[in-house]
Amino acid sequence: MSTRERTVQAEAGERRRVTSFDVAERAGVSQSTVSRALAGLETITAATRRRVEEAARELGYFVDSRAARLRSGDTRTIAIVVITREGGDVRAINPFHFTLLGSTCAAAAARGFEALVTFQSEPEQLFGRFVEERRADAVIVIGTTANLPAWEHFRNLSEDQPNMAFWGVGGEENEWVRSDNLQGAQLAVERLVAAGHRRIAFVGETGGHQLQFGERYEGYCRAMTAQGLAPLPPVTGTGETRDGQGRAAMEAILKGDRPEGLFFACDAMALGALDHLAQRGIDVPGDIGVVGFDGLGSGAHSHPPLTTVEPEFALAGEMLVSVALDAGSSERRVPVRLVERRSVRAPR
Amino acid sequence: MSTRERTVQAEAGERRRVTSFDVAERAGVSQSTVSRALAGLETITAATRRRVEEAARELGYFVDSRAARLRSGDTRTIAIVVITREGGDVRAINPFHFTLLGSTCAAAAARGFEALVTFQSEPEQLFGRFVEERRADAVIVIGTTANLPAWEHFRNLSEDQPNMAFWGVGGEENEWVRSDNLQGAQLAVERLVAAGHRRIAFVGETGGHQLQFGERYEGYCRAMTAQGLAPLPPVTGTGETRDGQGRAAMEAILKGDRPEGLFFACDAMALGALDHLAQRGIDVPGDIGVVGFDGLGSGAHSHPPLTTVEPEFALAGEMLVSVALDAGSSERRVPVRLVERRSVRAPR
DNA sequence: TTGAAAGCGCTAACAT
DNA sequence: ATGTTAGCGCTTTCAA
Repeated sequence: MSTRERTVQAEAGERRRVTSFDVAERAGVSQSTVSRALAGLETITAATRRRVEEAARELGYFVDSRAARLRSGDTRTIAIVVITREGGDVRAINPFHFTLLGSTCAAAAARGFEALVTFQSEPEQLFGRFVEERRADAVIVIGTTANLPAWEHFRNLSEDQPNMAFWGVGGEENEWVRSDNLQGAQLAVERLVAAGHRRIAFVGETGGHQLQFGERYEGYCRAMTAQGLAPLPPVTGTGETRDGQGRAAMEAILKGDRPEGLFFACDAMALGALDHLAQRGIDVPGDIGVVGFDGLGSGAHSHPPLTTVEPEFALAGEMLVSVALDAGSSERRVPVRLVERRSVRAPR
Repeated sequence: MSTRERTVQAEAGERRRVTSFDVAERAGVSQSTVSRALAGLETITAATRRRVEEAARELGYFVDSRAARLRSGDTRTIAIVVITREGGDVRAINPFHFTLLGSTCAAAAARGFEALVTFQSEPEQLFGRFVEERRADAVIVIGTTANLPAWEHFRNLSEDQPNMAFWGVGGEENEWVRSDNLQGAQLAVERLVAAGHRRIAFVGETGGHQLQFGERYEGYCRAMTAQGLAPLPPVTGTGETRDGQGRAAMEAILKGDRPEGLFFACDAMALGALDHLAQRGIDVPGDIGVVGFDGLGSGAHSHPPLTTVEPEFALAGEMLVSVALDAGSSERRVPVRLVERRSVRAPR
């Protein structure tokens, strides 16, 4: 359809969306010049660009992203899937995943990508074909390891779908990003040792699907050995939530030979344990030292505030995005740091 | 281009995306039948549909959402903008907004919409023309009231952009959704009174941009009066964060005539205040009763765990989505409930 | 119930 | 530096 025909149609009174043809007519240039000017191509002279921009503003014109992306072939969008517990509501989501989601959105934006976010939990409704549907250029998967069918689903997807990245574990060999768990565990153990503790226990399941816990235990063992101390077998507690698991583990620990220091595989468990300790009247850090992992904000207000190992969230988001987009990206270990609060007594 | 031509091109060895034409050929039907079958239109016979679906599966075909939406005119997407502090990182975001974000995404999904999420903070980079760009059918704005330029930006947008919804306040008359603050305040005051407290103070700024705090104070005043008690002027504390403001307010309160009960306009402030109280050796709920507002998860692990007024998050998300989409939707007050924890002593 | 044809609004290849 | 033209892949008339 020519510009002339469109004009006639418009003048006939039909309500239409303003298109680049309308802008072209108003600016006295061709439609493709409008496209180039608004896309910021260098071949357009400053004067032409100004005229086009003004005409666009006057008409309230915005580029239709669907048409632009259909034609250009890309989407400039990254899909972020947050896996949650089956049947669970948003209140039950570990705040760690929210923080990670936030930094991933920010990292995507920094690279000029938009973020399409879905929370997925029910096995029969899992969906990850965002790239095939041209809804996104890549897919990032984060969330709870407790929902096995969901991880399985996305792991399978990644077999014939290169542009994916997983937090923790999943997908093909080179598609995961996770914390520097060995380093984190070392930081935790060294801090407890500095406080004078020698009998230090690790809390968290090590053989399960939360592969990062296994790494944290491995790091704990290495660090203990390096300090000339004997690593203890990992302690676990059963419960629906991490919180409950932490309480249960704490209860079990207090029944036996009491350790001087405790390294929890995640803050959520440590927080539950702290509650149990307080109820039992056991003083932290006086009677026992506690270190967590994840850098949860809640730890800042717990009793006492929780010393923890925190991944650099900003980097975590950036790495997820670049692994998802580039596939060739190599850095996949997120640096960690010790956040000193008050659940371990001062170094001697 | 005819089906025949496409076939020739494909056989010439050119790598192309699988299209509905390919599926049509394989299924032995026309391209439009493929479209109809996959869209689930009722006019297609079961046998035809099965053949099409099988061909699609065999070829790994998925509908290109850009093309489908360009043609059909919709986007089936809702943009969610989370306003954050200028220069702030994800760690500083109030977890309340994350929970609200989660429930809004869930509500959008329940209505068949996808969620395009952006975190926005810097004044020069604010963007909300998602509808004009045909990136979304509606825009929902949530986040911190502390970023004035951002709220101003989106409020302006809503003047000529009907499909918007704001959490708290903003936009045109009928575009906001917020907690039932009057009811929430009443719940809080009644609980403190039940514990035997009579001198009850309210903490939070009432004349500011956080309009909900004003409503909570109003509700506090009404509830106090209804109980035959004298409302006190609102107490505020200065600080960068809500946490700091809570501490400062607490410090100020302790300098004067000590109240028996405290109602905080938000949990984040209450949590800061609780820390200060603990440091000063003042027992909660023994020496003073505390109630917050927001239902923050952190409150479950504070010292003591924080009794709070919680909005029904699932409903909050649903209301935001339906206000954004329908414009005519009427229900905009989110019901609240009292979450009993341990910062107020048992009713007498 | 299905097929043929039009065209959504844009970008990019090819002209000039 | 700009105009002309083709066509991205689909949904939706219109016809049969």
